Amino acid sequence: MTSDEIQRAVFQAIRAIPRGQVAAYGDVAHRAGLPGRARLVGRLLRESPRSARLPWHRVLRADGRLAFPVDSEPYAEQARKLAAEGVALVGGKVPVRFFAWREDDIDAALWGPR
DNA sequence: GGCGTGACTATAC
DNA sequence: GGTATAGCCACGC
Repeated sequence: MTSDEIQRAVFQAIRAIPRGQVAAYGDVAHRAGLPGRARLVGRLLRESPRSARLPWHRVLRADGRLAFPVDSEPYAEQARKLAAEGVALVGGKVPVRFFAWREDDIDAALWGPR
């Protein structure tokens, strides 16, 4: 796999995160066919230009915390973008139990076709 | 190749 | 709840 293909797979996985839901770096890596490479996802995001138009704000750490220092500007921006989609931070972290991106029957049961 | 570093994670106290 | 530790892997020096 070339680095270009890897980047494409990772970006595609990120773009597949539905609005109003979030995914951990490790989840994105897994969906991109790169299990165990959460750090690679972080590195690609860090290097990706804004023109990539990725929903990068939907990617966070496995425990629900954002990956930036709490007092940083990127942190504030990510929190704002998430809030705009209805994803609020509670105690400094996103309640992953509720907002995590899953494609299993849990979601279908909760907010699937009624 | 060694070593530190980092938008990471799981496990164990 | 918190800290510590180990594993992870790509990069740059």
